[in-house]
Amino acid sequence: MGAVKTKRMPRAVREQQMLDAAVQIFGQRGYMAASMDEIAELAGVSKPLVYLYLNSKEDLFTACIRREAKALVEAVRAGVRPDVPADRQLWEGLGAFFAHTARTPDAWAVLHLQARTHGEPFASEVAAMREEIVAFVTQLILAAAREAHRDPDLPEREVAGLAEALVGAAESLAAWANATPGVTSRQAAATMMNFAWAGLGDLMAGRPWSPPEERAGTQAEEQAGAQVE
Amino acid sequence: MGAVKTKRMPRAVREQQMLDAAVQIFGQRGYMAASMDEIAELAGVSKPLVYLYLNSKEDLFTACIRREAKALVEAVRAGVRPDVPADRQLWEGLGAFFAHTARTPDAWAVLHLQARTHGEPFASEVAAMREEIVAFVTQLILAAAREAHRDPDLPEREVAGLAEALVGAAESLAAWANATPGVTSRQAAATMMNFAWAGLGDLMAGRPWSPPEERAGTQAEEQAGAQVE
Amino acid sequence: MGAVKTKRMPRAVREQQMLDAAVQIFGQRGYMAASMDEIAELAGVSKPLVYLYLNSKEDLFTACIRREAKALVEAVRAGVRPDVPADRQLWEGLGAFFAHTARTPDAWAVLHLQARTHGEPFASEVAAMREEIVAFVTQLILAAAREAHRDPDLPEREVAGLAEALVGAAESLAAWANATPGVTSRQAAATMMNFAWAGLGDLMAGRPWSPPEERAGTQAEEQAGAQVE
Amino acid sequence: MGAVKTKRMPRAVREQQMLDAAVQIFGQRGYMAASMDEIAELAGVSKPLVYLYLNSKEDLFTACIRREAKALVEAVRAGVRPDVPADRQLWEGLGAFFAHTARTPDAWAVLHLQARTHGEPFASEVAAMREEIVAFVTQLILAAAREAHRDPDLPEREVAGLAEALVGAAESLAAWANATPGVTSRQAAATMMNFAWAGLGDLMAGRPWSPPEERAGTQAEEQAGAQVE
DNA sequence: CATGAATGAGTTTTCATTCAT
DNA sequence: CATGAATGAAAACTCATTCAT
Repeated sequence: MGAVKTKRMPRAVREQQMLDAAVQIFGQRGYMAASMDEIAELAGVSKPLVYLYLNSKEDLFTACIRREAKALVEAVRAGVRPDVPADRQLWEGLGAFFAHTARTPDAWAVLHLQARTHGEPFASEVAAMREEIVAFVTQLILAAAREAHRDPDLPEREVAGLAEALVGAAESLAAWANATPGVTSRQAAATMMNFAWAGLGDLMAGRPWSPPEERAGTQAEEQAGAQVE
Repeated sequence: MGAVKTKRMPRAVREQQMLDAAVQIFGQRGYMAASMDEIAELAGVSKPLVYLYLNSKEDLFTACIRREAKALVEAVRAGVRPDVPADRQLWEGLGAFFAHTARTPDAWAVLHLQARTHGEPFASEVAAMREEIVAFVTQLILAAAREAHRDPDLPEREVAGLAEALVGAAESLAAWANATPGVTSRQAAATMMNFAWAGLGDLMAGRPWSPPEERAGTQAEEQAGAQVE
Repeated sequence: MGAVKTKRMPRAVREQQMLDAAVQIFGQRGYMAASMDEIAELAGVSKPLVYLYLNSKEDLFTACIRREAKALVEAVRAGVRPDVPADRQLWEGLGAFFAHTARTPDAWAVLHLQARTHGEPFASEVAAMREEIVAFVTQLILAAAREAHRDPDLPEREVAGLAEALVGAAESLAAWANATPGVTSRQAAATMMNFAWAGLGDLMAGRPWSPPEERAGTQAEEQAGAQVE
Repeated sequence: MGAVKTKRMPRAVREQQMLDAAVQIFGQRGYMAASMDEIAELAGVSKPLVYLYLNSKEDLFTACIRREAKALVEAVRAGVRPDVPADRQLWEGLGAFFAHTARTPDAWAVLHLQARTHGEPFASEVAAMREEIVAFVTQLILAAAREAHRDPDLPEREVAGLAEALVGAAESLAAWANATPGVTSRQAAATMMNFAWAGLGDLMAGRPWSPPEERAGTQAEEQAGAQVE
């Protein structure tokens, strides 16, 4: 693939091409195994230009992480309507999350695998994004408690742990869904809701979580959440 | 740090020292960033001896993965009594899992981060162990359904997804518990049970999962599971 | 010593410098004992540049063999006029051969000693050149038989053996001539002609082979062939 | 192969086993590629014992060269009756030479290829043997001249060159004969005599050298020398 | 801007060689 | 004598990074 070798493009565009290439290479080869040569070639530019714009391999990797972290957070944000009930927000957010990671697997590999595997400048970069998402989920849980007219007597740390677990489960399912052919992002989201919202106990008792009704046109997948009943 | 430089030890002992050092370095630096020099130095031996016993960096890494995977599975197995109800088995298994990963964080980093990030000889090595655990959890879910007198009309893939999510959540929580000072492995296990067994919905409705009573002598941590109420 | 450290030269020039250095080191130290470090230093460049241009030690050695084999064959070809009698062609070819090997002793060591001693990629490389020369000599022998109005009732294998012996003798004499001070390539060629053409028997009977008369100006060496009478 | 691991043998015997193994490995792998480990294993002894008896790789290689050089010279000597005419002595010597090199190809590889390819301690070791043989041939040539009632007005250097060429041709033919299936050592010797004694000129004129009559029992190969007629 | 030329520093790996038992 | 344990030194090869044009 690689961008067509066009001359004289504005810096911003060139930078995006480089980041595209870098994300692809980093995601597939891993940070250390990726070579600047390969990235420059895939981006269709000379190596010194990569250094001129992005300074170093570390900086380039960091730039990849930042761009993709931002894109992921925005994708999730854009998928959630803030004025619906908490469980519905969670459902929507999970759907957006699984859809985005399925759409950009290299970027997801960079964020989920590479960034966390290569120590400090990078780990905290992605940790920041993760905390943002965990905070969002934490708010959802507290909102849900409020909606249930329950005093949030859940200790803060407990809620943090729950959010952490939920996010971790989602991350894990994303990898599983990408690797298992035939699993759609909606199905993955439904599994997550059953698991996280209803809980195994309710599931055993025949009380799965049901997805809200959707507008026509998506019936095909509508079964996903109902599968369990 | 590192083993005291004692001369002339039997091969089996030296090999364990080398694996100890390798797990530590691999866990902290990552597979590619780890240098054989550093590992040898930490093990208190010369590099040629490492190669004489472990053959190559790949083989050394594989040996680390195998040893630690075996240790982890055995730790979980040893913590679970097979004749108790399913939820209790899960509770015990999670406790053993969190305790083991907290005790050997470098080994956990090797298994959870490094081995999965560096391609094929290694990924499948750890995938085998993970599948073993996922299968164990899958059995627990089916056993729980049976205990609840429910026909396991859960589709197979759905159960697999649930088990995958549960394991993923636990993995994620292990990292969080290790990174958050003051969180014990019992607390982490309790959070997991609330999350996975009761579900957020029940939790909101004031129906958390309660840990079984324990014999005296462990009261100190007894609060962990009760915290939520 | 080595090339003066001039910066920024075109690739083709640098490659020749590297091959020059490599031939010298390979010829003197041998393939295995030669180190890429030493070759790079003698060539006046850094090791990575050698790898960038020549890929590997094997490829570098092969490139040396090819270049020098081609040069040797061309030198012999250029020295032989195809329209003169067979013995004269042989005489001219031997002269050119000894002159070339005397002029480039390291290259000759590479071809004659190193390439044949280090197994397969290399041995067949130089064997190809040698077969070319053996075939040339074989044609000369058959031409000589024709000129002598003799049916070439020599069995093919016998002729092959004779050509092989002749080439072997010449190769051996090249080393001897290089090592014995004061032996010119003309003298070596004359010895070869006496030995191979006349044969020891004729020599004993006072019938040496006589070199053809040459134009004035080379009388100094004219004695070479006459020496025997 | 490798000697059976028997305990407590006299030093002289053990040394021969080591030399046997070393000749085989050096001959097949080459000096540098041969590892002391492999040699020790093939000899059926521990590595330190090799060092105790033979001191170093260099010394071991030198010992191999000396032993095999001596064996070759003795084989040739033993094959030659000193009271027969010069050409017959040459014929017998060549036969013994080709027979010995065919019988011990690894030893011949050590002497002809390896020893000459690896620089100074070794090259001169084998050069000494070679000079002995060249001197022997030189004497034969002078004797032949005497027998032909010719004053040996051959200049000394010329005779040396002839002997050198003859030995070189024989060495070359030895490799060729070993590599060409179906060529016996007698045939190789006959080719050498035609080439060296009669000369290509006589050969062309239909005057090959004829081997002396042999006693019954070897007629099978008798044709070798006659082939040319 | 763009690029071909060039390298310092480091990697894995191997091997001849030696003790301590 | 015999051997398992151990290593110093060096080799091939790679890569992020920088000038000069």
